[in-house]
Amino acid sequence: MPLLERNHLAIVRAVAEHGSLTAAAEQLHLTQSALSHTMRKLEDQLGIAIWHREGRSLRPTQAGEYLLAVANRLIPQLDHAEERLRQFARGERGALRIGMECHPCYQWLLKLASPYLAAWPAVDVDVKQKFQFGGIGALFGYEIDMLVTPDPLFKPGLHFEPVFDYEQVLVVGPQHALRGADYVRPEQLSDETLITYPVDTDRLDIYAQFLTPAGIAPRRHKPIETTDIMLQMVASGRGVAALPRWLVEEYATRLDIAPVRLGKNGIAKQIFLGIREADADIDYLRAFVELARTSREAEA
Amino acid sequence: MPLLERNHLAIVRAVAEHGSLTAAAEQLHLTQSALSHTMRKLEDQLGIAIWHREGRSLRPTQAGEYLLAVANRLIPQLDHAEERLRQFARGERGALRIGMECHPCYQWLLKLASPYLAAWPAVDVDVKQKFQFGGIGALFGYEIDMLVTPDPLFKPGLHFEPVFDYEQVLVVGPQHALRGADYVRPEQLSDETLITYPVDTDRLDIYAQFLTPAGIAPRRHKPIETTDIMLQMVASGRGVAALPRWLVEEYATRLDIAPVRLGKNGIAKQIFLGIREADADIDYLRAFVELARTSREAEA
DNA sequence: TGAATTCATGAATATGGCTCACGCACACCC
DNA sequence: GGGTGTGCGTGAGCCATATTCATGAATTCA
Repeated sequence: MPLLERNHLAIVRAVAEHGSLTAAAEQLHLTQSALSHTMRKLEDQLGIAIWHREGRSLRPTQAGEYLLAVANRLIPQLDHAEERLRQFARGERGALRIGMECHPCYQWLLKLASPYLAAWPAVDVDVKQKFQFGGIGALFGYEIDMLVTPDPLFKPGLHFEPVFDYEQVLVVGPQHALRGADYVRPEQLSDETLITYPVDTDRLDIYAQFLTPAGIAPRRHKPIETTDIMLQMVASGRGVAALPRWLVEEYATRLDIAPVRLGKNGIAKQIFLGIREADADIDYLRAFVELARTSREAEA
Repeated sequence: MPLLERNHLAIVRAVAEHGSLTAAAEQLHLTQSALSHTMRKLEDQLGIAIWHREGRSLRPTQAGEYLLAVANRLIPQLDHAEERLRQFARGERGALRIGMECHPCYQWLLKLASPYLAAWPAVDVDVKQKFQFGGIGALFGYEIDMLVTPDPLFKPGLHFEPVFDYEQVLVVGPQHALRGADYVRPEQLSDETLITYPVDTDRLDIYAQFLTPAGIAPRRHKPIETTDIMLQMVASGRGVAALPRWLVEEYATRLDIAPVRLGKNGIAKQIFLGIREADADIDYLRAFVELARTSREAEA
């Protein structure tokens, strides 16, 4: 006979969030007394304390911490399932929750978003970019339904497909010495200011595949959040950056910037789309993959 | 206000399993009427049918299939959480659910099991070998707490650690021509009967790393489940097999078998232990990794 | 066609969740 | 130090609702 119910999880979660039974009760549209009763009953039935009662404050015990972790994992899934069923009922097709693991991925997605939204008006697209356990974890944990990543994983349970090829290039401003060069060697960046997105350097291709193997570091490293600002910095001669060639070419009509190949052979990259195999026959999901694939072939 | 409750999931699951409300009711210790009411109420509130009612049989609708998938994913996790809390209460430390992705992994685990069980009498060890979504999926999906695999995955959310190095060798029987040879070349197996565990050939190292690259196939391929029988077959001259060297040497005291290196350089393998990063501070889990690591160092 | 099985339905029932009212413990503050 | 505010615990009682009971309708099978 099951005794751990959804409300228990919800209470634990709400208390952890608000710090008190009273505040949690308000969020759940119940009285403080109700929560007190249900928690005590659960503790009695399990035979273990979920909360340390010290004075008038509640702190989770070890068991409470565990229960909280379970709640934080399962409640969102229940919520999503419910929402999805309601959408089914309304004739809507559901939500496509896309996870992003890299900035170029995001730029690429924007190009696909509008044709997709037009073709599937009943599908809500949602984009997430931060994952506690990484993109793969989010996919397995049903936080997202599709992962856009440069770093695929061919394993049972998941299906990855390449959808976009591009070249990662250096971007330089109007008066830069390297402008027009055939390509750039790592040493030539040792006196530069390098502008990148604010992520670990080992996740940046220009480091992992270009600078680090050569044992070179730029003179300065400046993290910038947004692509627009990054490129305006480059255009005004404050530094150089590394971005996909197609992206640079798009911006080149508005800003005075130019691409330069990284190394003699350039840095070739691919973007992959990953989905759960269990979802492989959901039509609107499949359609997205299909759209991505055909747009790739159109480029080639 | 949440409306999707545990009992709904349990009912959907039980009906799918037993095929009828009546049978499901028995399993859940409820009446058929209770289930009928609950399901109808849920359908009313969601505004969508979960079941096709055809005559006196129930078949899940599309929404029903979806709900069933959710139930099959979440109910086991709730059950496990409950069980884990009860163990907490009893002063037991919980369960260590280990997943295996390869046969040598299993053999290796057996050597560690008894010292671990002795050191942690309060921890139940459970071993699983089949996963719907692969070992990684099982780890992310909280079906298991630790994965033993030759195929690690260094990603956020997971932590892998090498715990065992071994050499994969060919095993031959008493009168075999290759016995005592320095090493064997792929061509020399083209006339042999090769005995392996019953898994895909591309998951077998002797194929993936030895025969297939050379374009060679053995004359016959015979799948056998258990190591004991496999080696008795080898000892009686019915074929050859590929196994870890240490395993062959252990059996060699009882059976007349001998190892032969595969290729000039041999096939080197590693076994890894993977856990969720979120679990990294659970002491009895950590202890297992520690035990595995020290036993590795003892060998070296 | 009748017997057996299965699900649906409405009314009755009872289990258990929730609220109310109150008491207690602690913190803060004049 | 004694108010005062705030938060949790507890018991009683109410009431919602999950469950059962009794029954009917539909289907399958002999």
